[in-house]
This record gives sequence, C-alpha cells and structure tokens, in this order.
Amino acid sequence: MTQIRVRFAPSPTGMFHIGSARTALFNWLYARHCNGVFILRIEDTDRDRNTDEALKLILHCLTWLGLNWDEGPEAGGAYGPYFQSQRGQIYAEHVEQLKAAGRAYEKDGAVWFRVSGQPQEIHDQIRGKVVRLEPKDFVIVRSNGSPGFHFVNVVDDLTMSVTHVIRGEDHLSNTSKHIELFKALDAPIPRYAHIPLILKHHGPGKMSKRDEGFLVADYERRLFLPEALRNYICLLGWSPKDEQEVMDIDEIIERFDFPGINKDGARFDERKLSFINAEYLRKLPVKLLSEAARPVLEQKLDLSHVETAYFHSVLDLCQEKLRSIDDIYAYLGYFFEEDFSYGEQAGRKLRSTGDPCARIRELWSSLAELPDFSDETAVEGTVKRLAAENDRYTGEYIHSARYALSGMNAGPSFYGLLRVLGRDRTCVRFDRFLKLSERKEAG
RNA sequence: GUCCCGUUCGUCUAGCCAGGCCCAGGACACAGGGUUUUCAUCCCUGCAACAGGGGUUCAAAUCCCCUACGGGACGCCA
Repeated sequence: MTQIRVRFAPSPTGMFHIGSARTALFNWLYARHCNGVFILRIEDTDRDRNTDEALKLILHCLTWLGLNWDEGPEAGGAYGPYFQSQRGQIYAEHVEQLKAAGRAYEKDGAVWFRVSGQPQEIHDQIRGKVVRLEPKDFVIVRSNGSPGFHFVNVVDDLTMSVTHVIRGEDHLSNTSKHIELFKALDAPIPRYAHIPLILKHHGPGKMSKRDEGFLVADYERRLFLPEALRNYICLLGWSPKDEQEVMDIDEIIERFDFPGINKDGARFDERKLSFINAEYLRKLPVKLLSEAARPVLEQKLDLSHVETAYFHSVLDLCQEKLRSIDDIYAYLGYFFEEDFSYGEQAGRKLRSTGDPCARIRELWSSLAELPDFSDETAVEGTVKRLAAENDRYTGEYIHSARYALSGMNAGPSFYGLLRVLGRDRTCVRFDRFLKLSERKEAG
C-alpha cells in the first residue's frame, strides 16, 4: 500500500488566519490518521508580495497549534527544496515537456497552456463527482519569467508524490485546470478533497482580514490555549457524528476522515471557542496552569516572594471557575497583594443590606478559637454556629468576609478561600478593611 | 454575466447515501429555576430548525424536478 502524502501550501504574503489554520489542520489530521506524511511547502512565486516575516509567522503559528510537519522548511525531506522560489529548474523542465507535447505555447512574452476543450471529471472525496469544462487557455509562465500558481502547484504535487490534495472549496473551480495539467504531463491525478470555507460570523461572505478573530496570532496574544483553538476548529466543518465535542487530539486523529466533513460553509463563533477554552483550562494540570498563569500575573504583580506551594494552592482552588488565562489577574490577583482595591458596587450593595464591619468583628472573635483554617469543615461549623447564635444568615458573615478579604463579591468557595489565605493573612486583611471603613465613616 | 458548490434551531451540528424508530437529537448562546447562602463552576427546565413549490410512495428532513436564497471561481494573485 502506498503511503499517504498530503501537503499544506501557504504563500508567505500576509497574515496567518483561521481559514489557513483549518486547511493545515485537516491535512495534518488526515496525515496522522493514515500514518502518512504531512508536507509543508512554501508557495513563494509572487516575488513582490512575499516577506520573511510572513514566513516566520506561518511556521510559528503551525508550531503553536501543534501541527508538526514531516517535510518542509527546517524539517528537510527527500522531495525538496520546499520553497517554490528554489524549484525553478524543475518548473523549466516541465514547461519543456508541455511544449514538446504541443500543450504549451508562447504569446505576449508569456507561456500559455492549451486546454483540451473536454469537460474534466473531479472525483472529490467530499462532494462526489463534479464535472467542469475549463473554458480557456491560461498562463503558466509570466512574461517576467516566473511560473504561475496553477502550474507550480501541479508540478510540485506531482514531483512531491502528493496523494491527496485537501484544500478550500475556493479551489474547486480551479481543479479542472489542475486535472488538465496532470493529464498533459502524463501524470497520475491525486485524490481531491475540497473542504467548506469559514464564513464570517455576521453578514455575508467568507471570513476576511477585516473580521474580528481572523488572525491565529490574536488568539495566542489573548492567551487562548492552542489545544482549545485546535479542538474548536476541528468542529468547524467536521463532525465525529456523535455527541462528542471536547476531545483529546489523539481521539480526533483516530476518528477524523472525509465522510465526517460537511459540504457547506461554517460560521466562526467565538463564544463556543471560549466555552471550549474554559473546558480545557479546567482540565489542565495545576502545574501547567501555574506555568501559564505566572507570566500573566507578573505583568501586574511582583511574585518573587510568593511561595510555590501557596501559588499552586491558589490556582488549584480557583481553577474550576476560571474562564480564561487572560483575565486571571482580575479573578485572583488579590491573593498576591495586600493593597488590592475594593469594588465600589459590591461594597455599596453589602452596606445597604447590613453592617459588614460588625459581622467581621464577630466572625474574627469566633475564628480565633481555631488554631488554623486548614480544616474547612471545622471552619464551616464555627461560622454556622456563630450565625445560629446571633440569629443571622450565614451569608451575612460570608459575604462581608469575602469582600473584606478579596474586594469582590465573586470567587472560589469561602471556606477554601480561608484555608488558602490562612489565619495570618485573614487577620491582616480584616484589620485593613476595618481601618479603611472607620476612616471612610470619619471622613 | 458564465460555470461550479451548497441550503436542518440565532450559531456549530446529528439524522439524508441504504424512506417509517424524527410532530427532528446534541452542543454553544439566550431565558427561567436550583445548589454551593458569593460567583464566572455545577445541576434542572425552557426557547428554537427540515428554504419554498411540485412530484414518487401506504409513508419523505431523507429519493426526483423546479424556484428562491447563500457561497465560490472566472488574473501574467495564491
């Protein structure tokens, strides 16, 4: 059985976007599913528009998404070079072959391909049989000497022994050109699979430069987990056909195949991506979460004196409720700074329904009985007993204390908060809150 | 304009090839309720779709035709 060989062939002319990522991903998935080879080929025939920066971005984004390539830039391989700008000799030979066969001719300084006039059958793995007549001759070598896209694409697929061409549906109409070229070169035709396009979330047309969320690099900057973005993109145009959505990549690889790919375009929905990102965040081992969180927090805080054990216990406590790494400071920054600010709105609401300072004084005198706060059950018992003795809701104590300790009315479980903060920090924060409140009343 | 592809809840989709199990299932989002007397977790409930019209059939989301709508391609761009 011949080995499956697929390729992703971007041109380094601009930004690396979600659509490119999805094409790369589907090629990569198919290669991994079949134990085949995933080739990265750089289509840099347009001399004026190529930039080195764009190339670096492509390599970086693919790596970030975990889409490793078996052959291509930095990886090497037996079918190189993998830059079209370095394959001039190969193209020249194939132009000669076409000319010798009477299928290419010169006109206006360019080389043109002579179409057959016969409708071509495209046996698409996703769409079935598509028939299209290529109506007119087209340029394969420009008058400036550089070979054109359709020609180099075919010659490379041929000389790199590509078995399956998986690409966007925008190329479906071009495929009749490509099949004509393969036939004229007396070469076998690869199997085609045209995947649906990603449409913009609002309004008509496919996703484009002007759309929010278009660039892969933006998701990296906004600290989305690459595994989450990858999982979400898998679900855009492909379905495992059951109710699984959040899946390990190995499971996706095992289940990915052409019959699971849809025919119509899909709209990108960042809300669902955020949901999946949060799912991944919750499943992340605490050690990895800590590594991801640290640099983000360090932009706002000095963590040099924070003990590792404390740092981990904070993240462990808060992990189940985190929605993104990006807003991690807002959610749990107060654990690491004593001069955190108190939210105005939450404070107003609290004072309107009771006397937080009085509750905190009562709570502290009860908690003073405990040697420490490590036993959440014991702390909970103490708080509930206190509430019962004073004929109050437990919530009055909890809400007041949470606000005094964090400045917020949202956060992890209260008893977990006390356990992680510990007796000493709790004492310090209660004191600070009481002093600030007295000053506020006096002034 | 010509050619090609498509059309199930607001969004992603299951079901369609092999018609009955579908007055259409799941997920996100949204709304309501509950738990943890916090909340951004979690649980429950609700809302909401077969583009339209003709056939074929005892029976159509599923097969056929037409229309409408959406997308794409028609470059010496890739």
